[in-house]
Amino acid sequence: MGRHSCCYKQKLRKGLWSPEEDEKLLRHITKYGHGCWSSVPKQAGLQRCGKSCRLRWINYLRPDLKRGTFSQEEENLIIELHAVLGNRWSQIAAQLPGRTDNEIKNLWNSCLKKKLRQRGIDPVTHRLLSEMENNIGGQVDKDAESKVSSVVTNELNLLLKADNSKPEEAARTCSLAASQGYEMNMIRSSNNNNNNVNMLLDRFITSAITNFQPSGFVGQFSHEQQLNYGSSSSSNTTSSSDSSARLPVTDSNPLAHTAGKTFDFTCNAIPVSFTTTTTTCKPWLSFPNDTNSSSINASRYWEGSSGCGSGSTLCASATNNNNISNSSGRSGSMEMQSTSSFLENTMFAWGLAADCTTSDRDPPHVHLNLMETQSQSQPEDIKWAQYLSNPTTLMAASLQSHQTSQTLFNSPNDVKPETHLVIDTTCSRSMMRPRNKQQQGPLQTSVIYAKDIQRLTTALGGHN
DNA sequence: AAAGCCGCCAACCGCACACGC
DNA sequence: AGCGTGTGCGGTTGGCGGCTT
Repeated sequence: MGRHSCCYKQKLRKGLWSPEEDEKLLRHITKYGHGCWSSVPKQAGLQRCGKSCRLRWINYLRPDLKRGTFSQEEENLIIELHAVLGNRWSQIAAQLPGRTDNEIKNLWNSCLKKKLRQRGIDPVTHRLLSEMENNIGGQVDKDAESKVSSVVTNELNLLLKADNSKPEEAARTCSLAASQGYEMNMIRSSNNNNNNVNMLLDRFITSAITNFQPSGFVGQFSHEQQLNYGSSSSSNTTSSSDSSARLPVTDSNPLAHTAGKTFDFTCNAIPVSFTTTTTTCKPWLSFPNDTNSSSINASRYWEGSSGCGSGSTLCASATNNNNISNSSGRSGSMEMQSTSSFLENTMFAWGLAADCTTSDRDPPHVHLNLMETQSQSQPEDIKWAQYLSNPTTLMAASLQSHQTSQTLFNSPNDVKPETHLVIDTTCSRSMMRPRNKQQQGPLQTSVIYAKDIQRLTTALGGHN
């Protein structure tokens, strides 16, 4: 509903606020708090609607607001954050204490966009304008296969470089990645408030989906591809933070051609080798000096979904001996391959190998459930390990899926609440758009939607 | 000095979503 | 399930003030 019901009433003031009105509102909220905004104007003696009062408070009267012009550091941060977050002003504002989303939005529209254009940077994609011109209507890369390896490695290393404790650094890293032509584009907020890492993680996920396209990939998708985020509605999880990501399973999976590749990177100074295979379709992580592959004590929750609607979900859970218990009667099998003492120590396990058999009428998708078991008490370095192993596994989930030959869709019914982002392959480069939303321009490759974040944040119980 | 133009920014508008009934 | 209400968000508008002609 667009307009608050009280706005239909007569005699409500609009336009600029007078000092007297400000005083009334400030005094009321200071004394009683705002509570229900719709009742604020009446209680405060204002001829305004609650919505207007709320806006005035948030954007002007709030005591913690920082006034004055933006510093150069703030401007730089906004630019960097915009490269990562797009027009998610509230998310950007959250990284700038004392600044409101409205303020930042105005600054962006009136000043920063112009500055970027003057520097030859497209304010939407944050890429060089000259580079974008070259890419219009073109193929992504003629030598995609060789490019993939370095891209993945670079991406992972960028993730590792980002300092979790410094939003600016994380933003810089993302910005750097964006400037190198990587797509990004999702932020996840979860219970641990580890937003920067989540942001990077999601950026990586999206990057994996959208960038690692073999040459000639454009146009191969004949079906809607979806990348869904959301919390699982499964009742058999005991986790406090249960986020999930569903990656598209398709024979034209953009990552399929990377099968057989090995990606090397380091995780907390531990060399990690990420290998994909074509024969078993079981992506997995391997660690040097793995001495304890059989005893994994951390509680795990693995879930695969056949995605056939009506909430029929193939769920599998694993205990320390990696036994699988299938919680549904549907056909399908899951197999775990998580062989690392490192993972054990992190109390957080990622990894997936799934083999869902389906019929044409019953298309599967991989439903990778990511579970955090002891987020409250983990030291920072261990948390890092969680997140760093996460993107690899997510990518692995996507990689392993390429073997499925059927045309695949996600069921809109099996996981709720959920966030849908549709990878639109009709453009020269992939981009993401929300369902039921007007499509953005064809060059807008870093489009982000706060609604998705909002839903996701809610779904994950975030605090933003 | 006056008119026109332009940029900034506060506020409004419309939409989506959560929630309660 | 459907509806009404409340909240939050991003896009857009319009008034004001400064600058230019």
